[in-house]
Amino acid sequence: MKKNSEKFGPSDKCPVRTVLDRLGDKWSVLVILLLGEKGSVRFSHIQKEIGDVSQKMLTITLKTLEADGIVSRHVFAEVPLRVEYRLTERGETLLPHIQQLSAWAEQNMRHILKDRKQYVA
Amino acid sequence: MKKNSEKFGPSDKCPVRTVLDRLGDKWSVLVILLLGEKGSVRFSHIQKEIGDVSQKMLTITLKTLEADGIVSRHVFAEVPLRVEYRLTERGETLLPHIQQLSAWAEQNMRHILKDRKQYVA
DNA sequence: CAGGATCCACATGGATACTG
DNA sequence: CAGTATCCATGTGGATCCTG
Repeated sequence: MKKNSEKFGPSDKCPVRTVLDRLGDKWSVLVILLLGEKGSVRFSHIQKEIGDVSQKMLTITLKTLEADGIVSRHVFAEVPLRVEYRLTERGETLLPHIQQLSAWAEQNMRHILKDRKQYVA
Repeated sequence: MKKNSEKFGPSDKCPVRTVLDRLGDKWSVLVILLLGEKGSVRFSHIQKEIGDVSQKMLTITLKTLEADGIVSRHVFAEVPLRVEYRLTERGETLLPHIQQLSAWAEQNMRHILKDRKQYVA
């Protein structure tokens, strides 16, 4: 049993923070879900599917996920250039958890949005 | 079967975005995990456990979670004032998913941090 | 096509002082 | 104790232009 002071507490070695903070950005979760569903997807296709992500942010998101070993990048030396992304094995182990969270969100969103409107500060 | 354009796509009714974006902030996940573990916890105790969250941000986080019906607020008219927070039923249904994600993070953090360091842009 | 480089707007979040 | 209010620093992310 760990001490509580380690489980939460000042950021340093807290795994929830160091790892999950990354997933808290605007696009990572979407990308992981998309790759989990589509398999190997090229840059432009990801961008079209998501619809409103800028090139810059998609690039950053993919690089960060790649740095964390969650997605892998595959370059095809064609003309025009083609680059595809897919989940790594580590990414595949993360996927079901993201999917469950997504499913929960889908099931509860209507009630939550309703509560959110009725809530008075 | 839904169209893909609805599952991801421009934010409007995407449940992942509207609901999970909130959990993507800096403190919500920590608070949910803490309440899930401790049950009913008072404001100052949450702040001490987390360690480096400001009053302002903890207040905002708790209010947002309350507005979404994930935590409930209970005031005890004592002197000095005591306010306790706990997960609602909805919050309890969310908890296991967060815990699994947290467990995944804990299991993988070492390798991820290692990869992160070795990654060259 | 995939992305690098800038510049810039805004939202998030911290520090501090004050209140019921 | 549990907030509220304000000011301010920074990070995140968008728009635009340019390159291999």
